[in-house]
Amino acid sequence: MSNANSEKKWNQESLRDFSRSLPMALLRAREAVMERFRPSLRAHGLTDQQWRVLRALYDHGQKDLGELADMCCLLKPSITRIIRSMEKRAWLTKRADAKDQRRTIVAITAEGREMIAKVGPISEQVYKDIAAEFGTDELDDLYQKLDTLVKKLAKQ
Amino acid sequence: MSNANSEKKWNQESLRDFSRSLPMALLRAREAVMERFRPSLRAHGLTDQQWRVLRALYDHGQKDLGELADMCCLLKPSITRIIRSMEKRAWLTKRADAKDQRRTIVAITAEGREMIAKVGPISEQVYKDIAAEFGTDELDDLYQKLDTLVKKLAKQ
DNA sequence: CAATTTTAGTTAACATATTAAACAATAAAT
DNA sequence: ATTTATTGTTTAATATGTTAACTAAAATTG
Repeated sequence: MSNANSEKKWNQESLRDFSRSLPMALLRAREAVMERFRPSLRAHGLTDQQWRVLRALYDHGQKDLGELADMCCLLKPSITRIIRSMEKRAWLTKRADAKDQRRTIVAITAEGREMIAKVGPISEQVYKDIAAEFGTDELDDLYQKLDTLVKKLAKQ
Repeated sequence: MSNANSEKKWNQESLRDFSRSLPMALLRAREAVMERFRPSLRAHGLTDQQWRVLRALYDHGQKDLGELADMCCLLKPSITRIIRSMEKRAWLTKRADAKDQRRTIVAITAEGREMIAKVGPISEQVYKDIAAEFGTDELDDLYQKLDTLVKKLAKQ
């Protein structure tokens, strides 16, 4: 009934149902979670990616573009533009590394920290709500499984 | 040492480490998984999103744009463009719903099925590799937890 | 039945994703 | 020391993400 007009051609090794696709399951879960976080980000004029960059810099003080891109799951061309727009809004500053002029070092500003101070508490509350709904132990276990998955896949 | 110049302003309720952000954990896991699937998709001229649409149509035969967007985690404006480009490549056809002229119904073509037949077996092999590395039971449990998370968050 | 509201989809404008190519600074190799 | 290769970043081009405004058809309501 859910397969009204399909004529699967390679039945000996059929493709798993789309609903059992691991990338889809991870994407759906992320979307469900982000749905809770986005309103406060948008209300403060932040995109998902800008918030990631801000948080990474908040934790690590300053970083070069390459490391920042890796930490935030952003590609180089994306982070170039994102950093440029965030610099215009004075959330961070850019400078060349004195020891290696190829490298660009980015640092969070006081204004950037202010954004964190405004949005951070709201995000923490959302996080607590999610933990309460899903269960703290379940959540810890999910983190652990996701970490393990990444580590095992990264090795090969 | 990882916090060289941070001056956290609201210490009573500090923001969790970026590394313990649930959205980031889900994003990182998805990226790690997609890294395995992307090469064959790209080798066949498919973007991630086009592959999602193709798989959804393969499973369900035909769907209207709205349902398809929901199933594939795509927004309406995105799916409008994606469907247009896929129609040009003859992987699917578009027509208005006779009973409701607002609705657009999309159906996979023989060419679309051929793409599935080419890429599907490679994806299944990648999936088996991942299951072998991560563990089948662990993977089942991860699916279950992700599903539960989505269901619990969707309710509120 | 006419006016209104709701729904499905598109367009527009800007932000990000992705790949390839260009570029400049550095490191490595004669 | 000059050439060569490598590294970090940016530009360019195209695809998708995101929000808001818009169109047309259907459902609602008075």
